[in-house]
Amino acid sequence: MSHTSGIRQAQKQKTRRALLDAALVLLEEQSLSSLGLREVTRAVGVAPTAFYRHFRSTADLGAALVEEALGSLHPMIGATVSVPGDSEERIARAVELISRHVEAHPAHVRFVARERHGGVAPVREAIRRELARFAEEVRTELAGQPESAGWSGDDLLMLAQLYVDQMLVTASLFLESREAAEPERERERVTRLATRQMRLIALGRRHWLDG
Amino acid sequence: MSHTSGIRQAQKQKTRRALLDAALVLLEEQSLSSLGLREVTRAVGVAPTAFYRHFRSTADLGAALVEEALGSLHPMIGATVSVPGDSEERIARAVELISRHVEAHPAHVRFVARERHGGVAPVREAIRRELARFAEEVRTELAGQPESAGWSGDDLLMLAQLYVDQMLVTASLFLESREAAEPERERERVTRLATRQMRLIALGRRHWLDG
DNA sequence: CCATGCAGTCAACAACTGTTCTCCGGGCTT
DNA sequence: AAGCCCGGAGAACAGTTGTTGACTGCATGG
Repeated sequence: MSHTSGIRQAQKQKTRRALLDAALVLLEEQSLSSLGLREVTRAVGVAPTAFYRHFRSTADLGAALVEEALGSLHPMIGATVSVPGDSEERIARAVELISRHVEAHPAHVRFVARERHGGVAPVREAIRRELARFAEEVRTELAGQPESAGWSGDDLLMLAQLYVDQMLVTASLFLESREAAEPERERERVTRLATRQMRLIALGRRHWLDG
Repeated sequence: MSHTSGIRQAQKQKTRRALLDAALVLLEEQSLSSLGLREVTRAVGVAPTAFYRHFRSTADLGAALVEEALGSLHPMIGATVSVPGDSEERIARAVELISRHVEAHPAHVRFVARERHGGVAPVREAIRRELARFAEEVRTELAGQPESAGWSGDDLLMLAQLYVDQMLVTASLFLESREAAEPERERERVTRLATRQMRLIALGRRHWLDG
């Protein structure tokens, strides 16, 4: 058996973290398919060969980043949908949560947005799988709400996917706002935009069973 | 003066096209930031140095691809919004148009989806600008419809952006469906999904001014 | 018809890449 | 206390990259 808390294991995890962090920094200005193994180890200050002690390849490192990035996204999405209050303040709180998440983990959000349609197939697939899980969770959350009375499971999943995609679009806009000429001003603009879009979707949801 | 139709210019344009086409093929399995100049020329069967006669760099080639890809997307978006008929058949026709466009120009759609959040800043910016133009056009198109009576210009733009994003999300899903185990079956699933999502948005639009 | 322009070639460059093999030192197990 | 385990270092490999300068052949415009 290998102890999870030895000086040995601790150092290994420390180097691993350093590699992941360095990769996230480098991925701010390029995409995973152009990320070099040597580039990452150089940024950490470690020999190129040390990379292999932690990852098989940069695509493998990418897979680890998917787990990490969507792991941090997970509670945010859950909180966004299950926030209490009436419809209007629920939307405001949801947009606020997204905004805060982007501020807290910009590199994670950028990674997911970039590699979701990126050039590395296994990473793309991993993101797709995780987002499908998210949509599934959002569906069951929505199913528990009184507004969903009479909805079919299929339609609930349809709505859940719309929500998840809209969250990612919004998160991506918040991310771009950080590099604008006047970040706070742009952030406010995105907040207003996203709020109204979610309001419109919520409106569509309310009248879905009308006809 | 330079004639636009000489044997000379024709050959140059032919090589340029070959470079762009080769790049689009290579970009099916990687992203622009990892696309090599030599890689492209090798695929065309031309000397690496010939590349410089047409583009300053691969990022410059990317900019040309943005123009081409969104140029082909442009009429599709216009047609999607301005299609006649009642709401329900308008939606069905719009989804059909998106589906056909993806079948006709899969590489273009893939390029836009991938590089919209990709690692090459100027290309990202170019796509952002063009999509903003699209949203602007959709806005004026929407403004001409009777359903938009009483809407503010701001709200119309909000709706237009929601439509544009939703079209891209849908196009991306159609693209993925082509690589599924049963493409026609998956295409049908995406069609049903996208149709209902657009229906829900249209519903929200109809009740926007209710409260 | 001749001289110019220009798309494309060729060779060479320093720099960089992923990967292998060998080695070291110190935490870990017994 | 002895020895294994293993994260990391170092050197070397063949192959690739972007960019350069000087070249060639041919369509072009005077």
